[in-house]
This record gives sequence, C-alpha cells and structure tokens, in this order.
Amino acid sequence: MTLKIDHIYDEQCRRFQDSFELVGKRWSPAILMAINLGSHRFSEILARVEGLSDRLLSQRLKELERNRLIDREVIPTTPVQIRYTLTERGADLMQALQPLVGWGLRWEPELQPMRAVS
Amino acid sequence: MTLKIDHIYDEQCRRFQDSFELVGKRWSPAILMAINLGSHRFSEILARVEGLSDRLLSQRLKELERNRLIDREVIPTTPVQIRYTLTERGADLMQALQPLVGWGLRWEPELQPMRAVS
DNA sequence: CAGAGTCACTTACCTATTGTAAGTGACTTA
DNA sequence: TAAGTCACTTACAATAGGTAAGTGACTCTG
Repeated sequence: MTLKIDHIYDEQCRRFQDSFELVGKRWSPAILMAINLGSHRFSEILARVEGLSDRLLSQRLKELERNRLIDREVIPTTPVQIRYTLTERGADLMQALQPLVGWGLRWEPELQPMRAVS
Repeated sequence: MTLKIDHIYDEQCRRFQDSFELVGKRWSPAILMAINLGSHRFSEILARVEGLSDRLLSQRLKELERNRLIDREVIPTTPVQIRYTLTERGADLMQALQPLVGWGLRWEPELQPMRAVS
C-alpha cells in the first residue's frame, strides 16, 4: 500500500520534473510569453525579452519548435520574415502557467534575484 | 496608448521571467514537489528525485531557503536530522504550479527529452 | 552607385553552471 | 575493529550560457 502510494508520488514527481525541464530552460518561458503577448518575429521577441541574446533566442526557438510548442512560418518577402506562433499545445501551456503570474504578483515584495549573488 | 499597452506587456513578461527564474533552475521545482509530497529529509528528497546528485541538492536547498521558499529545521538527534518544509510562500507556489501537472498529463504522449539531444 | 542598414541567423571564444566522484566528522550497528 | 548512516564539502571534468563579431540577401541614403 505504502509502496503503491510512493510509486504514484514518485511518478507525479518525475512527470512534473519532465514537464518543467521541457519548458524551464533559461529564457524559454519568457520567449513563449513574448509570443503569447503578440511578438511573433525574431527581432520583436528579442526586443521584448530583456537581456536575451540573439544566439540564445535562435537556439531556444529551435528547441521549442522541436518540442512542438511553437510553429515557424517563413513569409517570402524581402527581407524574409519568419513568423513564430504558439501551437495548441504551447497555448495550453501558457494557460497552465497563468497562476504563476498571480503568484509573482502576490509575493512580489519578496522577490530577490537568484542569480548574480555571490 | 500603444506605448502604455506595450509597457504593461513588457512588465508582465519581465515579472513572469523573474518568477520563473527564481524557481526554475534545474532540480528546484522537483525538490519543492518532493517536499510537498512528504519527503522532508535530505536523503528522502535525494531518493525521490531521480537523477539528482547530493551536491546539487545541497546547493539548491540553500538557494531555496535563501529565497524563503523552504524552512530548515535542525533536530538534535544522533545522527542529527534536518527537516525541510515549505514556507507559506513555497506552498502557495506549489498550488500555482498544479496546472502544470495537468498539462503534463494532457500532452504526455508528446513528451520527448529536451536535454541530451545533439 | 558606394556605403550604411535590416533581418534572421552562425561561428568563435571565454566564463559560469552542472555532473561525477571522492572525502568528512560525528555518530551507530555487526 | 570494520563497515554504515547522515548531511553535507571539495576537486575536477563536461556542458551550457554570455559576448562579440561575421554572414548573405536584400533596401535605402546621399
């Protein structure tokens, strides 16, 4: 019995970890949020996400596309435009992450940077 | 007008990024989940989170404590026990992340590892 | 019509974070 | 006496991230 419960818990823990790692790499959630908020082009996303470099944006977009969270559409204008949009799966993820925005606002005063501390 | 809307969106994007980075470092969410599911001691957490090393657990616990997501209580038995529990803030975070568990289950078939791919 | 600029990226290089393995000190059990 | 547990540290190699410069196909400015 305890074994079974443990197994379920372990399973939940593992799946949660998987989900989080899929989308939790640095910059990925911010990029998805930027697209969700209407930035669909490379340079628009780059401008909206503070601190993000073009190298990492390029890398993250590839990963997100590979994981079917975003779609990449080439529009043959000159210069060529690339339009990134959320897949159904990606949009559903953004819905699932909305409560985190609320949490951030509720506990805002306690926010202190995690990185860049000795 | 457009400027104001953009500003709000940028703000939301930034705050979201901050929240996510606070808790989104590798292993942090899984550790919090493990504590939430009843693993309160160092070795229990280590056993439940698959792939986590003791070095990183130690480091993450310090960071999480510093950010007031968990409390650390020393119980002077022999050998000494250390009991980690979620703070109110940490517990609220786990609530906010529940929808992500649902998302993981809904889209489970599409899960493929993000790391360890060329 | 030469030079500068835009767009969506790459490549090169260096630093920071992570993974792996081994060690620590105060104890208990065989 | 030897081996084991607990909650960690330390040392070092591997991987990820940051910074800067380059690319090719265009357009726009003077």
